[in-house]
Formats: sequence, structure tokens, C-alpha cells
Amino acid sequence: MPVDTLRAEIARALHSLGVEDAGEIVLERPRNPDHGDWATNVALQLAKPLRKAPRQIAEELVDLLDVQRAGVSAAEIAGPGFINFRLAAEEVQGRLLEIAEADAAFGRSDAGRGEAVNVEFVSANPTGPLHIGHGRQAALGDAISSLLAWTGWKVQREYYYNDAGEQINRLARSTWARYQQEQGREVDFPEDGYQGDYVTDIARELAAAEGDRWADDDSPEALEAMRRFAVRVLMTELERDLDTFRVEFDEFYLESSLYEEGHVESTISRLRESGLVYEKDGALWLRTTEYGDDKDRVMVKSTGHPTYFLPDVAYHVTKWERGFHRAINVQGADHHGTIARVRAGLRALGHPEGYPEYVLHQMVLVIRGGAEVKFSKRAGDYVTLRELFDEVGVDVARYFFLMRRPEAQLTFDLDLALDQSDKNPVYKVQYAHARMCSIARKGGVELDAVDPASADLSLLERDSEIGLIKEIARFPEVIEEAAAQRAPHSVCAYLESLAGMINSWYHEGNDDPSLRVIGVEDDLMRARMVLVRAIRIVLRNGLAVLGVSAPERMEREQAIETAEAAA
RNA sequence: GCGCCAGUAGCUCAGCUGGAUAGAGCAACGGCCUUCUAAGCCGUAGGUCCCAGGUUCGAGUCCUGGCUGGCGCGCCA
Repeated sequence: MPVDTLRAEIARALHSLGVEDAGEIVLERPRNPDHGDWATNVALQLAKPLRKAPRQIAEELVDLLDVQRAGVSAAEIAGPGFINFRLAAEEVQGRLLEIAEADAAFGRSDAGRGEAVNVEFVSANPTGPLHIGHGRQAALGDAISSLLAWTGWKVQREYYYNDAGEQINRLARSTWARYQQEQGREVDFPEDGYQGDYVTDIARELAAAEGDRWADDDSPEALEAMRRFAVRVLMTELERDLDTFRVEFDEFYLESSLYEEGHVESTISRLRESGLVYEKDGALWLRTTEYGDDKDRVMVKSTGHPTYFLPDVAYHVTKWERGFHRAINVQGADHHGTIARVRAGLRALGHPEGYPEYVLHQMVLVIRGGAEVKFSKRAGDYVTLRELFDEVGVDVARYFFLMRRPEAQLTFDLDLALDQSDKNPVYKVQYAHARMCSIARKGGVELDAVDPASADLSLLERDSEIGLIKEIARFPEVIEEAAAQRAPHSVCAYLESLAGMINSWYHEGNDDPSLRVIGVEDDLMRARMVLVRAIRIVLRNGLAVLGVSAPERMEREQAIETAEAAA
């Protein structure tokens, strides 16, 4: 990496200046391109310890720098004492070789060193269809997982099924009531039941499969049959929706297995050993305040039933025991209240502070024509994920869910999502990719076979071309940063800005055909085609990380070509 | 009342964990169709970074105190 050689050279120069320990030498990319490709503030930071003016330090430093050895073409002092470095054109053009060489792996790195990380997300109870909040979470969890995989982590995508709790009982009672109603019986629907039409659908399916055998039957067996049937139907539906949404899990972890395999019991006894457990009012409590929680928490109610808290702790213990010493939970921000207690429970068992890590995301607001869309035909009181992606498509839905920081509320604008122009950021990026493919197609070139070594890359000398190469060469850093921050939205921002640069460069050929890729002399075309290939690689890889497709042609374009062929 | 998250252009949002003149898209205004795709491109305008203090060479970014909005504070899950 050119940055490292530059940093090493600065360190050497500092050493000759008599600076033994300059701390970490910070090299950053200036926002303003006039300030070069890299800049350092060492002179500013050394002003105080050296008791010298920053600009004077900068001058002495630049005199001692071997520009060539640093791999740059110029070092300039600017502003209050920044030193700006400019990369030589050959250095920039040479990056195209790396990009083409790495191809589908360009952007991968190994910060994670193969270490295991568990990413838990969605984890919706099988009590109803997925809603748009789950959609955001599915997209986020999947993209964060991909980012981690791209940066060298061994990732397990995990879904935690709460198939054992009170909510499932509510589902069973709701299904029972709908079933009886289907059988023509007059029964009251439970007050806390699930109101959506889907429960009636399930009851009908059950009636179709098993007839009237449960009519008037309010025995535990009947309720159990309802429970099992409804959960199976809903799990099948959830997994089908997630599959369509292109989210695959490595593990569906069942809450019920925590009881069956004794993890809940063993967690209680291990917590007792911590000395932080006590009884009060007939319930069993854990002194979570010991580890920073607001108040102590009940583990086992006076009824003898555990609260949600206990299996949650037991579950995270299994994560650790299964080898995941790093775990990331993607959750809705409305669940943030559980974080302190779960971590406290885990610390009581000796797990490190800050385990697991959380990515909390805010709610999703769906807007059409400027007004909020709230209701769903099927679920009643919310918009389902399936309704959303059936309408806008999986690519658009995934991208929209990812393009904002998780902790910012997301406004999902259906009008924008359905727009097929560059106003829609998804199309803007996909279009840029399709455009690169289109150039190659029109030029009769197999893009993946374009060989940078056989082209004269020094012909790529326009500002727009140099700028583009610098930008696509930056892609691995973008991925690394996004992974470290658990921030897929920064990949979106990068791709959109890159697509803008690509469009500008492309359209330079509108007025001046000599600036096009096709129709210019062979050497020039070969060099520019290398750039086209490299751009295509970065767009494709970037979209792949987000789980969004990179079409070789856009639908609209296909329609036009089909029409032309017919005429 | 306490806790978490947010507050940046008319709107939706970035801002690389403290850097140089705060950016993008949409909307607005002006220009460009004989194209490697005009569902596009180029340009212009638009700001009390919620407020008040503090930290330092330097603050949208950090610390304190307020204000506004969302969410959460159960022997619910």
C-alpha cells in the first residue's frame, strides 16, 4: 500500500529531525482535492512538544523527505502547517492492475483473521408475518454479516426463534378461537389475541387438513395442536419471505431447545453461585444493579415460570460456548431496555463487559404521496415486508433499508422507490454498472477478459479518469471502515457518489466523441476499456456486499432493444 | 421523573471518531437531444450545524447544562 510507504518515510524524516516518538502518524484524505491525495497534520501536533511554529516544523520535515522513496510526486505545505502529498499519475494508473487482478475479490481484506463472529438478527417470533421493521433488520444484519465476511471474519448468521413463550400461547388461543368460528361455533376472540387476517387463514388451513376434529374441544391437547400447527405455518412463511428477500441463515436457534437441553436450569444454578441471586415476594431475582442495570431483575416469577430475561442470558451463554467470543445483535431500538440486564447477567457469569455487541436501529416509516402508509391487508395493523418487496422489488427494498444509518429513523418513500430514473439511488448505481456492460457489449469486448497489462494505461490522463481510478482504488478502505463501524450505509453513499463520477466521465463523450471509449483509436480504447472493467468490478462487488443485484442491462434498456429488434 | 437515540440547505440525509472554504440527492432556477442510453447531463442559488457555556493551535464532531422529537422504563415478551 502506498500509504504505508509514505508513512514510513515520514517516520524516517521525523527521526532525522530528532523526533523519537511522534505517536501515530495520521494520514488522511483531504476533502478538498486541491489539497492533494494525502495529508498529514504531524507538524501541527508536534508544535507544542517541540515549541516551534507548525509551519516551520513542516518546512524542516519536507526538506528531509525523500519524495520519490515516499511514492508521491510532490509534498507541499499548506494552511496552518498541513503537509499535502500528491500521487504520481503512474502510481494511480497502476492501481488498475491490482483491481483487475483481484477481480471479484477486490475489496476483501483480513482484519478479522478468520475469527468467528455471530450475527443475530430478525429473530421475529413466529406469531405473524414479518413487518417492515424486520425488513430493515434483515437487510442490516445480512449486510453487516457480509461486510464482516469481506474483512476476514468467519461469520455465522443466526435467527433466534422464541417458540416457547407467552406470545406463542396467545397465538395458539387466537388460532383456536378462529378455528371454532370456522366451525360455526360462537366463541369470544381473546382480548390479547392476534387480530390479523392471517390467523383466520391458518385456522382455515387447519380445518382443511384436520376437519372438525377439534370442534368444541378446549382441552390442552387441542390448544397444543393449534400451537404446533400455527407455528409451523408461520415459520414456513417467515423462512419463505426471508428466502425471497435473499437472506440466508446458518442457524435457526430454538428457544425451546434451551429448556430441553437444560441450559436454562444450568444458568440458574451458575447464577446462584455468583451470590447475586436472592428471593423476594416469592420470586427469584438477580442483582443486575451490581453491573450497571437500573434495577434488579426477576429471573423466575412467583408462578414458577421464568421471565424472558433468563432464557435470553442462557442463550447468550450458548453463543459463547459455541465459540463465538464476538457476537453482534441487530435489534430494534425499542428493545434497548433489555441490553443492560442481559449484559449484567452475562457478567455475573464471568463474561466480558460489552458482550454481546448491539446494533440498534430505529423505526421505519412508509410514505406514499407524502402521507404515511400504516396498514396492511393481511396483518391488520402494520405493513408487511412481503407487501413491500412485492411492490418495489427486493433490490430496491434492501437498498433503501441500508442507505441510512441504523440509528436514524428511516423514511421509506414509495414514490421514490418506484421511480426508475437516476433519482432513485438504487437505479443510479445499477444503471452505472449496466452502462459499463453496455459499453463493452457495443465495443464487442468481453469485459472480464480485458487485460490491463496489455494496455498503455498512461493514456488515462484526463482529470475525470485519474479521479475515477483514485475513487475505485479506495473501495477496500470503504469496506473496511464500513465493517468496523457496522455501517452499510457508508457503502451506499460511496457507490452513489461513484456512480455520479462515472456518469460525468461518461457524458464527457457526448460533446466530444474523442473522449468516448468506443470509436477512438485502438490503444486509447484498450486503455479506457481497462477502466471500464475496473469500474464494473467495484460496482459489482459493492452491490454484492449489500445483497443487491448488479444487472448487465436495465429492464428499460431491454425493452427498447426488444422493440428495435422487432422493428 | 430516569435511560437510550436523534436534531446539519425548503425536504430526505452524509460528514471518514478533532482538521483546511460543512457536502450529496430531491425540490427550485438557467442551459443542453444527430448520444458508447436525454428515465439523462452541465451550471446557479440555498446554512445561527437546536441553544448556552467549556476543553485547544483548531469543534458539526469531545465535556457540562438546557430545548425539541422518537423509543424504552412490568413477576409482558
